[in-house]
Amino acid sequence: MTVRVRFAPSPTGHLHIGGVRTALFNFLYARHTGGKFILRLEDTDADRNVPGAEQAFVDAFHWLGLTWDEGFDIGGPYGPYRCSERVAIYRSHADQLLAAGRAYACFCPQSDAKETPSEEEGGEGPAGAMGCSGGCASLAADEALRRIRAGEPHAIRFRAPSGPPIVVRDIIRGEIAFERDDLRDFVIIKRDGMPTYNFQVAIDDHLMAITHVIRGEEHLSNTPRQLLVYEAFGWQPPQFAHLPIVLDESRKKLSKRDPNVLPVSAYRERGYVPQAIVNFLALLGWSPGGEEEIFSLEALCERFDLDRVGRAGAVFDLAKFQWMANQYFKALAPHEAVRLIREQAGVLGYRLPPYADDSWLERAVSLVQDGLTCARDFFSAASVWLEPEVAYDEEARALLETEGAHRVIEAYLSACEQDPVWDEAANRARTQAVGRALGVKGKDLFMPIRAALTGQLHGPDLQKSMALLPREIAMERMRRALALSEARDHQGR
RNA sequence: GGCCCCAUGGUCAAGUGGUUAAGACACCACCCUUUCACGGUGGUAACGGGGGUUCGAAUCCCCCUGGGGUCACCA
Repeated sequence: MTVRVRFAPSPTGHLHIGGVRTALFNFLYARHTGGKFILRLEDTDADRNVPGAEQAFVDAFHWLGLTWDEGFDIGGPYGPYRCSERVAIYRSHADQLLAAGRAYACFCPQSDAKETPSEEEGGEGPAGAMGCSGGCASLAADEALRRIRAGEPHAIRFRAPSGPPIVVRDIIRGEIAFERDDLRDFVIIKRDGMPTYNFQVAIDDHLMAITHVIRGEEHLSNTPRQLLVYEAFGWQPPQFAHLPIVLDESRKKLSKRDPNVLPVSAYRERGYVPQAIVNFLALLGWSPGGEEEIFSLEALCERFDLDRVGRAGAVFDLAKFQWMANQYFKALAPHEAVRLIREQAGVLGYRLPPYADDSWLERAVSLVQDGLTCARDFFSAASVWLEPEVAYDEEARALLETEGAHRVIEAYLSACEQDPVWDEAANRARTQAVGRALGVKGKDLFMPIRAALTGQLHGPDLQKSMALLPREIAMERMRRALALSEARDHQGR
């Protein structure tokens, strides 16, 4: 039997990192086993559907390099793959259950008791929030039918039979037993005619011949209800694999609004390398066992298996993520990095200076690429070459105010004025000549120049850095640096 | 609160009865570098607690503690 797995998001917002992780594990498992990966859209809550969300999923997965074999966008033999287009299917299944007496119409007013048992009252236990408290379960069939015909609003509840515990067989966690008494009668069709998740998911997974349900651990406690649905129809349930939850720094389930963890689209917008996200997420809850950590998508497909997925929740560690992002960004070929940077300039609406042609950009990136995590980082890392104005930081200012620095810059500037050649080699030679003439070397020679030109005491290789700056701008900065120290001199007297 | 899951350094994690308890991120130190970053070397740091089982427990069992998830006519 070939493996069939699915990722079934609801289009209620952007795709977040936890969802990507779940999708990725499904994808990897399908590819590893030679099975099918299916994308289904669980859009049965019309009120919460966000327009554009489904396209955003598709775009995000394409960007990440995930591919699927059947889905709401491409169709397939088990369609439709949009739950809102399958309501007739859920209805007819509910009718079967109704006819068999395994479900009943519930006319109770919609329970507003969705709140958890009030903590203040010492907790009376879960109030009547679950199950039907109005006696609908024991209504005579013809009476129920009459009220339905009369147009009375109603939901359909599953009649949870008593019996032995329900056992979830989970590939990752083993067997987990749930008492049926804890389940009660749950709604399968809402009064608006839409199915609830626990009903819909079981029917779709069965009808779509899903063999393995791989999803987040938060779904574990719902699984027995779904198993009840399988049981009622006499279906063979799929295998389950509940993934450890992705946690934030305070060990809570990752929220969609976590300030540190961006929606996937945001990573794309900032010019991250998608493979970095895939690689990082693959290692969250799964371990390849060896000591390597950098894996291509292909390598992940080959190695991934459910038997090495962990059970404990995994914290999304931002620092490690950035490290991973950097691993990929600095491995980019120069022209690739430049492409991302140009794209990023577009996103930011940033106007690159006229001298920033491709070859200039390649030289510029190569000087800072080792430290970048995404294309957006380039604009701060390279600001000294990009921005017309220098901002002298405190250290630089202090240095420039010394007499030694003043002399070096003065000499360097006049050497520039006499020689129009401006490239790395010429600058290097000029620096050395100035050093000889002044009897200055080492830090005392290089630092003033660096400070004058970049406003900082640290940065990439000075000569390369300098060569990136047009001669006129460089000379202007030296003049400004001299003015800085002169101004101080006057003040001082 | 009920039910359920989980528990190795700050974080990700290897480990499946006998190990000096890997590795990575982060952190610290040193080296490289005229600076910074990268890189290299080294270091600090863990089996939550208590009972068992066993010749021997991070590994198996029980209890406790702690953390998390879930309790909707959301998915």
